[in-house]
Amino acid sequence: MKSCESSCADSGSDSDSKCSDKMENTVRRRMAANARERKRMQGLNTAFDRLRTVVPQWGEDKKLSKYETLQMALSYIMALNRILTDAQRQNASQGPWLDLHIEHFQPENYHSYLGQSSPGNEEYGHFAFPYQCDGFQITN
DNA sequence: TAGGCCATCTGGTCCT
DNA sequence: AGGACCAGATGGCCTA
Repeated sequence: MKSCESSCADSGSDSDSKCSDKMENTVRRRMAANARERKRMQGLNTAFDRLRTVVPQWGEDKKLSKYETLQMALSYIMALNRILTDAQRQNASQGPWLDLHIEHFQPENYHSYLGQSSPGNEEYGHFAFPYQCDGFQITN
């Protein structure tokens, strides 16, 4: 925009219509870029909303911020990974202690795992979700 | 009213 | 050249 204005001012031989066409084109491209950026951010927000649906929430009404969503997703993945690791270790040594089915990890079911301690590991719940908040509560 | 969060605009950079 | 991505700036809205 600014460059166009200055170039138009500099080039005395340029006709006004040529300059206005140039500026018009610049404005049109800027508006198109803005629209693309809006659409891109909307896609990003849609992805955040989908992530929120599969991540533990603070409460019923409290919506996680983007930052909180990412932190919670990280903690949640680590917790699930810990569950799988413990299960594999147990299965190898003593046989299955946790019968894993994929449906257990649906959003309506995973809360029960979050409060579950692995055998002989009292601080499991704290380890699983290092990203804590006063408002956070595990729903049953 | 201050602070947090968010949407939008904008210019720069990289890639195709 | 044009699109995608990114980060900074800005202003609006909401809450403690």
